Amino acid sequence: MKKRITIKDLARELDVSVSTVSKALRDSSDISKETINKIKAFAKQVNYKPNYIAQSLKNQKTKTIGVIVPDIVHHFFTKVIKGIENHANRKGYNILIGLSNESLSNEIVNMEMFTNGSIDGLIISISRETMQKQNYNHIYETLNQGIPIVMFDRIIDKISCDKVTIDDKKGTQNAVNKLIQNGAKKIAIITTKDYMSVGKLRTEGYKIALKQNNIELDKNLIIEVDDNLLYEDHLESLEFQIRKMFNNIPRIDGIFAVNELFASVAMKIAKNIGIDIPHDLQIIGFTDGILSRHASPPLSTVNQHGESMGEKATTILIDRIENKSTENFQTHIIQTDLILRDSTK
Amino acid sequence: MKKRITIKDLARELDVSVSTVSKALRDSSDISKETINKIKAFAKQVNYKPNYIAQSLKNQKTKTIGVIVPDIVHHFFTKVIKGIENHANRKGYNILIGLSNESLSNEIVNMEMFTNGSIDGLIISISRETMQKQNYNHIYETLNQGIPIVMFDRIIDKISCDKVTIDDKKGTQNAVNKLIQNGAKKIAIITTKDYMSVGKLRTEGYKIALKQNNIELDKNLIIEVDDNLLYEDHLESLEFQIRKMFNNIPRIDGIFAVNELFASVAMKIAKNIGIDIPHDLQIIGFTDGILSRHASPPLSTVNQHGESMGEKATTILIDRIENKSTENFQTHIIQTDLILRDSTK
DNA sequence: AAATAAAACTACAACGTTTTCGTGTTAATA
DNA sequence: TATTAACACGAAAACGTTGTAGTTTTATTT
Repeated sequence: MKKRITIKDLARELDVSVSTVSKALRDSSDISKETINKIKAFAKQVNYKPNYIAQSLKNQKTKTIGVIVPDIVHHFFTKVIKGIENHANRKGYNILIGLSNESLSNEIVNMEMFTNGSIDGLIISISRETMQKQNYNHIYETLNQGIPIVMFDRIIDKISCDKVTIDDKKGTQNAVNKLIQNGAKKIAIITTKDYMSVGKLRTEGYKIALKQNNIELDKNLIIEVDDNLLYEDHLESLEFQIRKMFNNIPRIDGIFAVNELFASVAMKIAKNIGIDIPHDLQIIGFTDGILSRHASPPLSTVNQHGESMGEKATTILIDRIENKSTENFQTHIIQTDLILRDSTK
Repeated sequence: MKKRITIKDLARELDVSVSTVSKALRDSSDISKETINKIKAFAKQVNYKPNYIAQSLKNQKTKTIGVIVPDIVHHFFTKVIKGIENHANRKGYNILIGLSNESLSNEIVNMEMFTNGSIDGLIISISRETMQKQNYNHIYETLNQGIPIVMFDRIIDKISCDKVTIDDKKGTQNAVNKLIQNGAKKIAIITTKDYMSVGKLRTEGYKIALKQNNIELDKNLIIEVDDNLLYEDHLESLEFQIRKMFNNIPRIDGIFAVNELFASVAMKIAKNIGIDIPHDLQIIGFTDGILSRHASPPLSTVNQHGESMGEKATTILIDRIENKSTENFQTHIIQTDLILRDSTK
């Protein structure tokens, strides 16, 4: 275990000053071509690598981006993270990951760890609890410290910072329209309780689509699931509500679900009680993930383009970091598209 | 945008020296109780937060752990990462994530970024390409720099460092035994080409189980899929090989698949050609993920306990970091267990 | 050959901490 | 009362860089 070589070591060996080495390595015009070459050659030879920490301290920037998500065992978030990582890497940034596990206090802890000099900027999708309690102090605080934030997917309108989101309303509208075009008349929506911005927006999209097609809204066809009660295998309450819907309301011929889990559970129950998909019932879910692709029949879905979202968020953030501007926050909207598979006609 | 408060600011305001403040904040016995209280109170009041970067530089440790995985859009890896993050957080560590995307060069780039002073230790599952090319220089190098590494899941025996893995052989054996106990006589395995350690080990487990039960090995029942050809939706080659197997060999009554994707695709094809599951054919896959849980029928699987793996890896790594010992590397083996659902009798 | 300009290099402070080694007080002992 | 020990604090160096403001060397001009 040999210890790391520093600029000081190089300077000593080559019998020049520390400043000369530092400047040579950064191609300063102060230093002659030959000296630069000599120093660089030697540095390479002894495998010198600059210490990022020291650079960070001196330059007051870390070249790392913090990412906080509610959960990482989740197809959509991993897609976004992948997009972030790829783009950040290309730009020479590292990413620090924090998980809130849907809890406000975890989110705060992570944020505090990150904002103590460790990151240049933050990409975040806030936790469910944060949305419910509407406690955004930690966010305002880091913004005040001059750390730029890009929020994605789960967004707070009133916080002024950059945002990247998808067109939930439009995406849902398109999906519901498709069901209607395909002949569905009685379309249910399985959504979440409306403290979640995405659930709310998607429900709105559903209502708009119905209205546009002169279909009367039936409140009984709106199933609101309490996300808090769902955890991994504990889908009982979800299944119960869906079953109840099928029992109470005959001849539902279309279902739109705000995520793929809801869609696939609905499909499973439907098949179970002998409903033929897509003949008697068509289903479209939001979020294209592995579940949809491998369900039988494969589910038609609204594709969120998670990776693009991650990339876009990173682009915006890095621009903000490097240009230090603090105005004209933008909200970038990623369009969805419909992937038609066999759960629709 | 107010700038951060430093120790220097506190010292100036309270009219004491920088050293006094620093010591007071760390409860040094050098400083009187009252001064400590006074300084701490003031620090809290003005919301002083130490700069981690400066601390890192001084202390030569960063309190961050690097994690490099081949892919993050993958249930197993996210489970492990979740385990790592949770445990690391509890211990006051941050995690820096790098994705190799199964490529050696990406792995190297990530590692170099990490080892330039940014991390105290590394948890890694190496990329497919790294395994194929058997090029481990980057790993040896970081080890040489005194940065401890814990390898998980995909492991290189000859590298001496800590390792956490699951008992692939045993897990497979148990699964195949279960199939046999349930009456299966003609059991196929769908595995990967054998440069992947896990594929190889699982295939071995399969062979052992057959031998123990005096079932003769039939080479035609071993389907080796080339992982390189698989990517997201491109499952044609996989499906082709499975279909061919069903066509060529009649009355296969058991399938063990080395991952849940293979298992669920096999099940889909089997159902498609009219095979009744689990009556005529029983299937068990390795890796318990969302696909297995929500397949119809739900798949029986070998549970890898990804989160425990992440936790264990983190425990070992942090111990290594904090106790600086460089001997007695351990290989911790996580036992699997069988989750029986409806794809087995 | 002297004066000046340009080029090449160096010293030093700084980033925000921690820590070693002093130093000045006060209290306890001889 | 003089000596020493314990206590409370501060100066300064250090971690590995970068960048400003010199200083020295070399080349150019008169």
